[in-house]
Amino acid sequence: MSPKSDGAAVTTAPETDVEGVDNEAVTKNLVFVAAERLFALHGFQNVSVRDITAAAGVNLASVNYHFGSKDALLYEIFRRRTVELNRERAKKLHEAIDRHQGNPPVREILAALLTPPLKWLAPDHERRISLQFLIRARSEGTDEIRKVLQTDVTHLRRFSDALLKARPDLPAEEIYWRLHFTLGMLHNNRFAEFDRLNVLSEGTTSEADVEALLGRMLHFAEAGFSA
Amino acid sequence: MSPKSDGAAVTTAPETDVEGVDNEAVTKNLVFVAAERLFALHGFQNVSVRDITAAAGVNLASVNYHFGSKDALLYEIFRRRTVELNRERAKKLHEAIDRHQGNPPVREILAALLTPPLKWLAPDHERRISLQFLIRARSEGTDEIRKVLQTDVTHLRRFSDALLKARPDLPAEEIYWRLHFTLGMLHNNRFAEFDRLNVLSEGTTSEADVEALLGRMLHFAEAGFSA
DNA sequence: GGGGAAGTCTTACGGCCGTTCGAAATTGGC
DNA sequence: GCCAATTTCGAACGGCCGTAAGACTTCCCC
Repeated sequence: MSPKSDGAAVTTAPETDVEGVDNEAVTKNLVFVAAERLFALHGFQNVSVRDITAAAGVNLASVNYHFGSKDALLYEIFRRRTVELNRERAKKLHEAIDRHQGNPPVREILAALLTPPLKWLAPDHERRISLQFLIRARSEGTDEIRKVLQTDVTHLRRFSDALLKARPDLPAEEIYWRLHFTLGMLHNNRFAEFDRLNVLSEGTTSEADVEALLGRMLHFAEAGFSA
Repeated sequence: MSPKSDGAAVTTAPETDVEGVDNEAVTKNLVFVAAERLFALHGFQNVSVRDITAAAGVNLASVNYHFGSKDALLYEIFRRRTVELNRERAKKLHEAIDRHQGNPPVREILAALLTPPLKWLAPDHERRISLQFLIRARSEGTDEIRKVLQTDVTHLRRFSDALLKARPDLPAEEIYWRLHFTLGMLHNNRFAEFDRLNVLSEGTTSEADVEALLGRMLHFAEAGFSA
């Protein structure tokens, strides 16, 4: 019937698809986007399939038809966004490697790791909600997601290898721990934590300026690595 | 009949004794401990009241009789452990303040913040599971818990005030951000993240040595603050 | 030892959940 | 314009959930 509840310009005409191509997967895409947003805002367990399909304006059965199950939907969002984010990171890392004859300094390695997710965090960025989703999925996801996070460290190894080469004077163990600390700083960038920080600082802090935030994080982490 | 003997007035009376005294609240305690463990290991939403009462070896109705509801049970665990942890932190902070005539250095302030939770993290520590619970409750808790975390920053303000005094040369905004980063490092100490770190480092890292971990974290964070 | 409060037990209610099924509608190829 | 495949739809099923009601047991005080 009337899928979208937007109530604006509902032409009874052929109703051409939004993008102009690939109209077959329009429903699947609506589900994907709505689910990502709701999962990011309220968590996986607190969002029902009915919530998702209602927000997407599609039929209840769409999730199981297009994705198989609610778990599989979560996993597909997680996979796509993870690949997307890690691709940006790897690209930046290789650029830094090329720029420095195979041995970039610590700051550039950390910048390759942190810049993509922080760019996503910008208030008007298309992937802002995706980053919140990924942070949540890391701790609230299914067993399968947790297994992938623990097992597949190939992406992270690129960065630990680069750091080991940049700081051959440090014990490898120390490098791994400091990378762990840096990732902790990153994963703490949730909406709720920003709210708390804003209350504490009485509004003087602003996470909207992601450039400044990136600079602060890089400064802090680089100092930690240089110690 | 009216089990809602709310803990506003009679809190923290009996706790440690499990068998010694003819304690009326032995069942309540069994539920408390079992729930804390299961929540910490599997998350709030993934643990049912039936799971809790089965693990505790008590009747299904015990949760609602002694705590009012499942949400209230979570909240009571959260409150007690938070108070416990923050009391230890505040004690250490005041000791540092007394030791340094009201103006302790950054490292001692951070030590007061990080030492108690890291002590809890020791493999044989009684509160090991409590710390995992608190980390989880921070992001997976109920709306009420999240509201408390965002609103009640009085505990955290003690530390930000001390840091502001220790580094008057830094803009206040910078202090708040660096405190935020440090807390991110701390909250990343979940079992799952340790597993991932161990895979990445091929077993060379060990979170069992909490003294070493505390040293590493303090070193890293202090360097970040000194930058 | 009787009475009443406190605690424990069994049982079940109402509700929301993820998933499925068969029918209806739409689409694409010829 | 017809057929077959794909997609959407309404409806419902079985299940687990949190919670409550009411009967039963324990224990302490008078």
